[in-house]
Amino acid sequence: MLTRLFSETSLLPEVQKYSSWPDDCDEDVSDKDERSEKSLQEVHTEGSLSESKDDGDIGGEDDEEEEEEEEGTEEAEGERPKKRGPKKRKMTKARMERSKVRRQKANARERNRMHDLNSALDNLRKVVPCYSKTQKLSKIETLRLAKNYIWALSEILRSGKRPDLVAYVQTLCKGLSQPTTNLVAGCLQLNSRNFLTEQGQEAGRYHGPNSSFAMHPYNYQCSRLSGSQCQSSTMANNHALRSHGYCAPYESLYGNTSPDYNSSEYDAPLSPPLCINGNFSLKQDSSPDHDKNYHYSMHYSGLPSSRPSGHSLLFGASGMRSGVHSENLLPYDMHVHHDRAPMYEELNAFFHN
DNA sequence: TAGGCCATCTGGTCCT
DNA sequence: AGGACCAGATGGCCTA
Repeated sequence: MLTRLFSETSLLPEVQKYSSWPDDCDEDVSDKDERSEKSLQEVHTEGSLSESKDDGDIGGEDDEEEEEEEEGTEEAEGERPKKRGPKKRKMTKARMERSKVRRQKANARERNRMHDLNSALDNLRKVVPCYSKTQKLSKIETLRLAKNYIWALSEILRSGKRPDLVAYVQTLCKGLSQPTTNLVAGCLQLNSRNFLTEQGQEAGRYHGPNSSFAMHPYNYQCSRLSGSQCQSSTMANNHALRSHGYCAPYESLYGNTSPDYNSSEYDAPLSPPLCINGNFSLKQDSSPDHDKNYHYSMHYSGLPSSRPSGHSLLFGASGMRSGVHSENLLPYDMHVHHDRAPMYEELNAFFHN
C-alpha cells in the first residue's frame, strides 16, 4: 500500500529523473559521485524541509499521534483480543511524510551504491581481456571472465610455462555464454580456422571431455598492438588466415616470434572472426553454477555435436547479440590496454628467459 | 513475443 | 536511529 503510494506519487519524478540518466559507465566515477551526492542532497533538502518541520513540532505531533493511537486501540480492543509486543502505530500524515522522506533517502543511497558498484564493474571490464566501450559485457559475464582471467594468469605463474593459446582461451571462456565466448575469442584473435586445421591434423586429440588441448604453439603476432588494425597472426601454414588480422593481449604474451607478416600483404583490415565449428570438448567447470546456467561450449564440426549448428562457436552476426557484421568492420572496438603493456613485457621477459 | 539484461524501488536484516 | 547490504519485484529496453 505504502509502496504503491510512493511509487505512484512523489517518488515517480525522482525515479524518472534517475531512470533517464545515460547509461554510460565509462563516465568518471567522480562524476557519478557528484551526481549521486547531488541527488542525495536534493532528497535531503527536500526531506529536511519536511523533516525539520516535523521535528519542530514533534511534541505536538506525538500528542496528536497518541490521541489517534488511543482512539485506534479503543476501537481495536472492542473487536480483537489484546496483542503483545509493540503497538503498531497508526500512520499519521506526518509519520507517513517522514517515512516517505526516509524511503527517498534510502532509495537515493541505494542508487548511489549501485552506481558505485557499476563503476567498479566497469573498471573490472577494462582490465579483463575483452573490453569495449560500445558493447559491454554483461555484469555476470564480466565477473565470470574476470574469474577465468585470474585463474589463467595464476596458472601461468604457477606452472612457469609458456601457456598454450587454446588452453588459455578455453580457460577464459569457461562458463561464459556463447555470445561472450565468441566475443572473447574474437578479441583474442583466435581464428577458428586454426582450430579446424589443427583439428584435421590432430583430430584424435580432441575426443572426450578430458582431451588434451596441447596444440602446437601458434605463432601469433601483432605488430600494432595499440592500433585498431592488427597484423595477421596465424599458423605458419595457414596462408588463408593471414589476411585476417587479429591481435590480442595474449599475443604479446607470446612475443613476436612468427614470420614477418608486417608487410602490406598482411596489412589487411580486421575481418570478423570466423566460424569455429567443431566440438571443443571444453571441460567445463563442474560447478553447479556452470551446469545450471550455461551449457555452452565450443564446438568443432568434425565431431558429433548434439547442438544445432547455430550453437557452434560462430563469430557471425548470429552468434552475437549485436554489433557483428559480415563486413570487414571490427564489431567490437578492441582496446589494447596501454597501461597494461608493462605487465605483458614482464610476462614476455618471463617467458623468454 | 519471449527472454535476457538492467535500473530502480522496497522491505528485511545486520551492524554501528 | 540510521546506514549498508541484500534479495525480490517490477518495468523498460533490446534482440532473436
